[in-house]
Amino acid sequence: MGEHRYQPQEIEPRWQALWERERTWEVTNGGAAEAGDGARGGSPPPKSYVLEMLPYPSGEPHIGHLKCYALGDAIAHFHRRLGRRVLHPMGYDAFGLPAENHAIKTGVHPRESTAESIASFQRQFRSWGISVDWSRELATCEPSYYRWTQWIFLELFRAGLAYRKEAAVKWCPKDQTVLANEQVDADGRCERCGALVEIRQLEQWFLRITDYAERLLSDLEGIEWPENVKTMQRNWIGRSEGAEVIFRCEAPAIDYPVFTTRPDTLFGATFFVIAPEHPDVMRLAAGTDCEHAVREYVTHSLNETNEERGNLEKPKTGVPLGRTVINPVNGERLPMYVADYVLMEYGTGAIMAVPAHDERDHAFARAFDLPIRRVIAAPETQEPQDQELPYTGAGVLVNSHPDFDGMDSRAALAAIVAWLDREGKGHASVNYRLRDWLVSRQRYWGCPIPILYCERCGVVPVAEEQLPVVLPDIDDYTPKGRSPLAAAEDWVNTSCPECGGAARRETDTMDTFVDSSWYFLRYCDAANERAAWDRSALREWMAVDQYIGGVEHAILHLMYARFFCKALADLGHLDFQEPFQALFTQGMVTKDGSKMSKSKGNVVSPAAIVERLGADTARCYILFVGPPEQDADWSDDGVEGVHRFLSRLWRLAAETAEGAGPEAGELAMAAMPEGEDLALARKTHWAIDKASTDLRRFAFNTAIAAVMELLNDCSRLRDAVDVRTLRFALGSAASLLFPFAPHVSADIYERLTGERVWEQPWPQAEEAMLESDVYELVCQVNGKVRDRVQASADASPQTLKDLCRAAPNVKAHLDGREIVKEIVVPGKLVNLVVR
RNA sequence: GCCCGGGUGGCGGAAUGGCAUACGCAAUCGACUUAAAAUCGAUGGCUCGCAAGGGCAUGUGGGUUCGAAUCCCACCCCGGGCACCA
Repeated sequence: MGEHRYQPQEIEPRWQALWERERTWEVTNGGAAEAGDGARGGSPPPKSYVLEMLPYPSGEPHIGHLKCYALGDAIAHFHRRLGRRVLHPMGYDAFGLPAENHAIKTGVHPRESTAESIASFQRQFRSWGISVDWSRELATCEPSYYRWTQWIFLELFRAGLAYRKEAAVKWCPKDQTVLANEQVDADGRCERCGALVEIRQLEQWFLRITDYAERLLSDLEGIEWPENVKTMQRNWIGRSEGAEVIFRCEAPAIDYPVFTTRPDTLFGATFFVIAPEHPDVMRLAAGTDCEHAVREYVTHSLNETNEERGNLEKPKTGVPLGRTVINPVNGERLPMYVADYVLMEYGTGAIMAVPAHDERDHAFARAFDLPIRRVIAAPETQEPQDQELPYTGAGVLVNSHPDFDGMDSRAALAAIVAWLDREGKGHASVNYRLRDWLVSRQRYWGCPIPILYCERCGVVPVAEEQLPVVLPDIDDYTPKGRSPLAAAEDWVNTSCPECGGAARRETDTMDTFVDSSWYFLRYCDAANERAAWDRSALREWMAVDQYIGGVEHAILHLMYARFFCKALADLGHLDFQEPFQALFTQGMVTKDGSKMSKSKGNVVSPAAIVERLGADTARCYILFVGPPEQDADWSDDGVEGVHRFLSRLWRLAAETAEGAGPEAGELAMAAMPEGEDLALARKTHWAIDKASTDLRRFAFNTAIAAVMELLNDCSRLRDAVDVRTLRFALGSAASLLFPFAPHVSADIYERLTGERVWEQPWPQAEEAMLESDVYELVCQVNGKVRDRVQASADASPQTLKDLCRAAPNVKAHLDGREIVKEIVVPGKLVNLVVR
């Protein structure tokens, strides 16, 4: 039967055309009721919103995209066949720097290169057969989308959650733009281009995410996310409990609050430090002997890069300010210093220094020969000579005050805070590491910030009916330290909606993370021209039931999207707090153990694989290669192996369908299978059970392996079983494989049954078929396997012991020795313990 | 430095207290073929043995258990996140 050859190039476009023509994967809003009226008659089917992170369209899709969407599509299909109405949309995160940098080099408008890339993504996603509801497709760079990004910005602005502030900001000299803290890597380099980041003082737009720190932290409890992602978010939010304590400077008379997590060490404070960026630094130093030295030090630190300043190896530096503050607990005068190890952005920009119990303060005290006073004694388990300083653990208070000495440091902490509170010198306080989100970008290819500056009225929001503020076309994208939009004079100059006078537009654009912080809401009501969404649409679909994406977005995107939902819920636009109920983070795809990159020349093109072997092979392979949450190394031989598997499956099914003749219809095994028929029927039910369990736990690799095992048995038994049994086994294999390899599975299923596999419910394993009446009993002596014997499923423990003892190789190992214990695990093994 | 992952055949991996190495790749042998490719069949950790069978193997060393890749303690190595956050 040589004419049966698996030809994905023929099969795949045929099924894709059918799905496209019939709009198979589209779902309507408000459609739950209709869908429920049908055969079931009862309650409407539950919804499921399955979403993969939207791609950034740059060039062509790569293997990582294939993995992400193959994974999400498997889940979407699985949910559909479990009877849920599945929303599975697609869009493009289409604003951003790469398109703009490309424009600077080539002069091609970012809109054009982006559109070209989107077209390529669209073509490839279709060629992969991803089951997307294309009626909801969007791109964030379209005015019909960013109009509502601007609307959200204005909502945040009116609520005081978007504000303008002059700040020391991270500036990338190469990309000529401000960066968010999150976009600067550990070495103080621009995440995107790798240039060393500088600090500049500029007026910028911020979103007040810090208002939501506590809720962003506590609401992590209720969502099903990987623990490592939750931990990363917790660390990023960085909640610290402690106290704010006021230190008074008498000349000039100013109160300086500091934040400390260790108010129990207050009596050990021996000096006081403020950050070089602190606005009072020069005022404090003015007129003292130190003025000149302070000015030099501050200038030097402000010019230092993050990398230099953040270097922990570097010895502590600083200079005295020539002033003192008073320690509120004991009235001592502490000398003030300015030092760059204190950060302006955290706490109050000033600290009390306790060198005996803080490593950084200790290093500074040693460098400047300042007194070090122990006020916490380590627990007595340690010998006094071992109690080196600094000691940062808990212990017993010493050298402090008669009221507190001898107390446990944790109890003393509370007592001292209570005392400070009563005296009006401090209070309990919580600090977060999280900073407000800087969203201004001095770049062209982004969403315009819908704000005007009027000489008379000041900062004025663009009137809602004038949205969108459309991004104008310009000729020169080259960054010059201000937004390229500033050159579009006709666009910049406008009139004030309040007084009618002359006004200028904001020329900065928004960080692209703003665009992607709400796209999942828009999908629910993508065609709405009157509003960003209708609340009933969100009620129908949100929250996302399963979100899928790379772990590289664990902090930024996922935190911002959560913040947007909370803020929009507070403003009355949403009814829920958390956008993503469950999250799955997929691992990278590498080649020869390292990240694919053009410079290494190890890029695997999905298009080439699809063309040569078909989308089903590519999708199956990427899921078969290993657990999807782990990194996977691409192997050209491995992908051939999966192709062989699909070929064998298709070929055997095609031959079986032909042999089975016109008899089609519902899949069923023979009523009372016996012998090899029973064995194959059992194997089929085993595979159904295994694949179903594995799909629920995202173990796609073992689910596919189970179908491979089933096919191996089909091949082995093809001539020994009834054709109905074989048809049932192969049809089930296709049904189980459909979420991973939809085209070939649909083709096989149709050949065998005449039915559309995606319209069939997910197969159910029959409990009775999962159990066998005999099994192989493992016989152990002293925990070592010595033999295996046939045992019947209902044998008593005593029978099993006897069987085991009678096994030939067990006998040999007993050899007259005394049995001291017998362990029986029915269905598995017997272990005889001998002496 | 702190916090997460991970370490199993030649390779990707399977097994979460009970038959270690499922499934796949690569390899070797055989069938078909003038030949090759494709396909089909067989073999399958290391080691001793003709064989039956034995011994040793899940990063290292201890422990718990009738029984440990799996649980506990200590350590080594690899990957990721955070890092002067008071």
